[in-house]
Amino acid sequence: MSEHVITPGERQGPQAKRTSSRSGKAKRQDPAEVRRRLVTAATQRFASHGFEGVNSNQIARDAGVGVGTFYHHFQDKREVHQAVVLETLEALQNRVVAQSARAPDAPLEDQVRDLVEVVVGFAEEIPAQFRVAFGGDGTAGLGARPQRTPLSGAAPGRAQVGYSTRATERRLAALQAKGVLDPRLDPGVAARAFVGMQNSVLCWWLEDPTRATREAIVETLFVLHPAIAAANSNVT
Amino acid sequence: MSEHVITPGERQGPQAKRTSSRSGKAKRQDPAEVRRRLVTAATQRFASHGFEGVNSNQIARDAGVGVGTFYHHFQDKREVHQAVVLETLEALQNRVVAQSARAPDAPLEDQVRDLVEVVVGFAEEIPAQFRVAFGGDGTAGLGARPQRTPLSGAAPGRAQVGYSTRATERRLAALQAKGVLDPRLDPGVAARAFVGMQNSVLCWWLEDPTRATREAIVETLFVLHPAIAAANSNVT
Amino acid sequence: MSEHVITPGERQGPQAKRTSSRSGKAKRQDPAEVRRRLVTAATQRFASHGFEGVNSNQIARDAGVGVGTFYHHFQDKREVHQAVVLETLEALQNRVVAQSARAPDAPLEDQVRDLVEVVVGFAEEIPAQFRVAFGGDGTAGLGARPQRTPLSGAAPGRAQVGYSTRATERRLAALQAKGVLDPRLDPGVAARAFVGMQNSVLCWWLEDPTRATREAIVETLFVLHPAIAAANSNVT
Amino acid sequence: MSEHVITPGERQGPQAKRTSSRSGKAKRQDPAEVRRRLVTAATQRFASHGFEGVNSNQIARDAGVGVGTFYHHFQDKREVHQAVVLETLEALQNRVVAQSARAPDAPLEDQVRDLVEVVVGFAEEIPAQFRVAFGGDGTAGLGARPQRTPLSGAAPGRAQVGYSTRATERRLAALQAKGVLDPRLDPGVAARAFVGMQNSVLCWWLEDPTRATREAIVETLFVLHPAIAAANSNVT
DNA sequence: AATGAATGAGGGTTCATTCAT
DNA sequence: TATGAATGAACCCTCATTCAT
Repeated sequence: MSEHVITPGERQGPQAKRTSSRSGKAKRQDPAEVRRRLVTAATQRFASHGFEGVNSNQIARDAGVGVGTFYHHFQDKREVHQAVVLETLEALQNRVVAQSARAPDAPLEDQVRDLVEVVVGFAEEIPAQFRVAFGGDGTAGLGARPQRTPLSGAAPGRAQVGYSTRATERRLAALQAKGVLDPRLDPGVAARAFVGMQNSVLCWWLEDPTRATREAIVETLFVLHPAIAAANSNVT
Repeated sequence: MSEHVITPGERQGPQAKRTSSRSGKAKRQDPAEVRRRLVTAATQRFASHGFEGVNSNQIARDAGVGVGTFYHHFQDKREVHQAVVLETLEALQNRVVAQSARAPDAPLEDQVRDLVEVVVGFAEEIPAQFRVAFGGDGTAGLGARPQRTPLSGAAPGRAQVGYSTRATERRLAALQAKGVLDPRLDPGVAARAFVGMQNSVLCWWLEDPTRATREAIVETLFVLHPAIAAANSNVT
Repeated sequence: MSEHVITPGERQGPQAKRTSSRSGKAKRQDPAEVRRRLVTAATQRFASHGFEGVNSNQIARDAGVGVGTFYHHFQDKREVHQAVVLETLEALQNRVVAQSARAPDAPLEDQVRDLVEVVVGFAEEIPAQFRVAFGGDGTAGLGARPQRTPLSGAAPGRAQVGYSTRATERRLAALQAKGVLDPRLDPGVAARAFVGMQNSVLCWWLEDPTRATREAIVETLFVLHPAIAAANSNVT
Repeated sequence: MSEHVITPGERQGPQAKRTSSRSGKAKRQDPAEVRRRLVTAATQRFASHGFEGVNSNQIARDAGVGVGTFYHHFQDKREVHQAVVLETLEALQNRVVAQSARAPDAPLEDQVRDLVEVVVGFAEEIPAQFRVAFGGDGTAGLGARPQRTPLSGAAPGRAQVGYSTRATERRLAALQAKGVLDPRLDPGVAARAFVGMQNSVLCWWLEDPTRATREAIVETLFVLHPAIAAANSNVT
């Protein structure tokens, strides 16, 4: 819907080529490796200074390459941000899917707890990425359009929350269909609520892990997960 | 909704040349009124373009005053943002307090529902302010403050969520003390979770109210409120 | 020194009124006294921040009056600067004249030494004024035109050095006529040289009086004064 | 002399639109050459308008490059000024050293005269640089740095005089050790005095060379040089 | 006379992006 | 492919000055 969502398959990047070395005067470096370094550098910067607070020259410098190289790998600043987000999202997705596959018939409570565990573990492992991808409280991007856009600037990607939300929504809808979830709950809204809560809590916690114990985080997310909080047994 | 929302009843600005060269003409209006216009203009801009997407000259123009006037009333861009946030926060606080006072002995469920109603009603009434104060604001969540600060830029205020969170935390702690809330819940984390969820859901909804019915929003926030979701009866 | 000097870096918003007394409209204050306060405040500011580094609002605030009042007493910023310079010049002139009158027939050496003593004493007494009036090395103002001039800004006054120089020049010419000064010396150039030297040395010393003893300063200025350094006896 | 001295052989600037929207075209010239042009342009501007009277965009335009290019070569306005000063100082230093080496055993009087000749010749050759490096520069002498600094402004460099002074001081101290200079003179103060006098006189003269003959300048500086004026023979 | 809110041209500086090498 | 000098629109903010009160 939103004009900020970039059509997938935007620009396939230069990673197809794998020329290991030679090719003349350039620094014989694996292009994929260069790209990695750029993404990593960008992640750190974005995590600590925000999208607007970072400039492409810095990212390039951190990655040890020239600005031009940056623009060889990404069309613009937005694209690196998107790359960080996408990679993070994909990684999390894989974990979730893997986890789901592990014990498909476990009791609902266990499934939910495991899911929360997976997400919390993921956030702990790569906090910078997590914050970049799910930053703020998940509400971000409401209607904001970063300053330079009218001219040439690029806005960060935000489709991310959309994904998590849709997956959660599907799960909740399925539970409702099975009759184990309060039928008065709107799965779309509940999904949004849970994802927002999760991102909000995790980013806040990652910002300063002494704010709460890991257990408190997990417990809270578990208890407040719609599938638990609005389990049908509650009703009646 | 149009691109640039201008406070209704605005005059079209002072661009008509007054004398030959320089400035310095006083419009001789109530200074407080001028400040109000600035805050209003800023609110609209921030809501639709995010903190970074707005520039002080625009705000001033929208408010029908010169840039200098803007800086006569606020030290920098951050300060107007803060003003919006603070005012909104205070207004919401007042409503919540008023509501709490209305039926201090009502059953917990009613109290929670009323609280949710108050907040949702508030968000509906002044959506722009709400989104500025509680939204990610475009910069948000990308991790941190824009780095410009050392030079001249100014970052938006964020203490806001802090308040709501602390108030909620206190309420939850009280419930726990009374034994009506799952003792395993960390009030601090739970409060953070609820506030994050609330803001997330409301900002998402305000962005496009057709996304869900008002009832679905209220119901969800009610059901997932820690005091309801983790009511001690649940625990057995 | 003055009680009106306010710690720099202040800014208390548009509404902060400081008048201790009650309403009324004008602070019944001796106009001359107000002017004095303005000049004093300006002197301090100029001395510590330079002409361009000071703004009229600050001066007014330091003096405890409104900006408008500042512009009632001076046509523009340049004028206060000029006032400081002029007053200082006049004061010094008076001292010099008084001293000269004291012992009109003293030996040349004594006269020169006394003159130097008077100037050094003057500089010590009101270092801020001295530096404003004779600032830099006396070379200042070469051809520079402070930035805003083309529009409305005002440049600081510089006639000062001119005066001292002309007086010195006249004295040297007289000595030459009497045959006690090396006839090859151009009185104009020599005067310029001495005044430049004097201002340069004194301002440098005032900046940090531990740089040299008072005696060293006096001795140096004495020895290098054209009337001494190029006394005709030297020439044979 | 015209108002804006432009380096001869300049092209009239890059204001012709190149493509539709944004910038980024490389002129592909020798970077060192670009830097030179910037320094030259800055020198002219500083000499005729003073540090505060010049803005970076002007310098860039005069140099035939974009503003960004200016900031690509210098961190801020202050830095170009410093560059001018430093280059000038170094050039003068080289000349002085070369001259000193030429006739190390010449009589003191000849050495001093030659030194003065070198400096005067230098000033005549590149008056603009000389005035920027040794002149009051318009800001100078009003007491101190412009206060803007904390925000974004930049103040001109001034260490320059320091160098000349120290070198002179060393020379005077050596003469004193040899017993050919009045032992009552403080070499530090005397050096400061001479340098101040020299700069003052030369900048005044360069401002309008009809003010005095070259010979008068040289003669005056010679006669008033501490090594001459306070030669020990004087004392008896 | 005194006030201070208002003004807006202007200033210094940034940064996403391009392109010649 | 890699590079980094170059670009200039745009940004935030300052300040000398005016004038209605």
